[in-house]
Amino acid sequence: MSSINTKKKESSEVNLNEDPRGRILSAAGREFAEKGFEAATIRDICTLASVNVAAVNYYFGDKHRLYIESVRHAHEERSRQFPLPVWADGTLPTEKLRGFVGNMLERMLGFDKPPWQVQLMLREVLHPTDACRELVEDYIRPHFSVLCKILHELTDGNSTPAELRRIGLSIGGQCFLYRAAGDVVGMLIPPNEIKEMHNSVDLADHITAYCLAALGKHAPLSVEAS
Amino acid sequence: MSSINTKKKESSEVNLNEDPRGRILSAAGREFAEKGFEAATIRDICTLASVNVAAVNYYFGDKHRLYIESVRHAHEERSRQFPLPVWADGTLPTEKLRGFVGNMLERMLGFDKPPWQVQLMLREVLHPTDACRELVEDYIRPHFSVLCKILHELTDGNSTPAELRRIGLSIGGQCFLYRAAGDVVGMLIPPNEIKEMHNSVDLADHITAYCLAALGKHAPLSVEAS
DNA sequence: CTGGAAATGAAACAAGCGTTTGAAACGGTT
DNA sequence: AACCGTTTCAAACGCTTGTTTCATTTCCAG
Repeated sequence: MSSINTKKKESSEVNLNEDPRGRILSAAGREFAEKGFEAATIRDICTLASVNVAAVNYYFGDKHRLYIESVRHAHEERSRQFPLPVWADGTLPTEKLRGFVGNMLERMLGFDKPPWQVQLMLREVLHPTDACRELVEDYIRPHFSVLCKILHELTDGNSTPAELRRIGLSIGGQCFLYRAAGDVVGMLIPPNEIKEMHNSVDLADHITAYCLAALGKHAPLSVEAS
Repeated sequence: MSSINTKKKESSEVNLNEDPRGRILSAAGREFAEKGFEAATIRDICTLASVNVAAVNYYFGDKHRLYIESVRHAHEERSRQFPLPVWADGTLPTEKLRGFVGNMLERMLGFDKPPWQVQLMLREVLHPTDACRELVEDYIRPHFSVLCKILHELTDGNSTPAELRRIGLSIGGQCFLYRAAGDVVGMLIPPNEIKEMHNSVDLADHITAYCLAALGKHAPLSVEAS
């Protein structure tokens, strides 16, 4: 008769009813996301997951393969939480664009809950390792293709695929900035302005309007008295 | 107290005529930029700088203070290499904008020589540490202010400072994407398209045209047959 | 030339890392 | 009960890390 875990550790709570393997993946994702591959330690991950240090090598072989699996786990989970947007037939391209940008911002900035999955994926984008190619093909490229398709509709076929891709990158780059360099943006912009304007709704409005105005589908952002 | 050492020793591959302190700073900058703070090792840095491991602690105290000094050294050097652009009186705002964006891309992407300084600064932007605040105040904010001032001229005072800042971020975000996520961009875009269009001239043209079109200062990027 | 501070270097330090071990505990089957 | 493959655990291994030690060399003023 041994008391297994009558005592609770001070860990910020993981589902103890989940598989040890799943617990490790979740804990590893959080740690890798927060500290990066080198700085995250197997010991910390195992403490967080309430398993022995040997469990990582038992289930995953070594730290590197655990990392690869963590990235895969992260973008699979994120794909389930935020599936690719679809629209009813006849939806205006402008509405689609607005919806796509809003969805992208929600997905990246995650105002509802702290998205460690995105943070981990972001690390792969910024400093690619072996896990990057799969991430791009399974997660990023599908989203990028949808965006380009919307832009194709929007420009009535007046733009080449290369131009569409470049405009798509312009849109993605803006969302990307707020996610990847959010801290610095917060230092550059007055705090009250952050609170007022830097939410997913207003940012999506701005980015969409900026694009539509550039494409001549909308009034310019700033009209001069002419 | 500080008598400059003027003697020269046998040759190596690094600048051996420089101060040991300077050699360490340069080597540390490269290593920190390439591998990050945790993964870079004092031993590697010292080997690269052709000094003993004890030298780091002798000149800088510890690894953390060496890192702080490296970041400072990087953005000071970069400021000297790429000073803030100035224009003759009467230069059109549109020309200024095009010049600023081109300068920014050259500075960030550095097509001439591998800019480890920028890579190190980028790491601070993405994962801020103690060195970030100084970097923002001394390097990033001045550039951002210049950009906002150009946009102010461009819109003839028809936009609020908050709007100007947001447009400025839209421009910066696009440049930022190519620098920070260049590898993923390279996976999303066909290789020949990269070679043809993704250079500092064509990118600057696109980003500038995109902005000017959005502000109604220029023909839309895509004109539909109406 | 010479004394003493500044700078350098080889070796060692304690601590932490990823990983391995071998035995104990578990869970289902006969 | 006894068996056996699977899973867990505490302890230790070998290695690398940042840092320190202390003897030696270098430098320049006296």
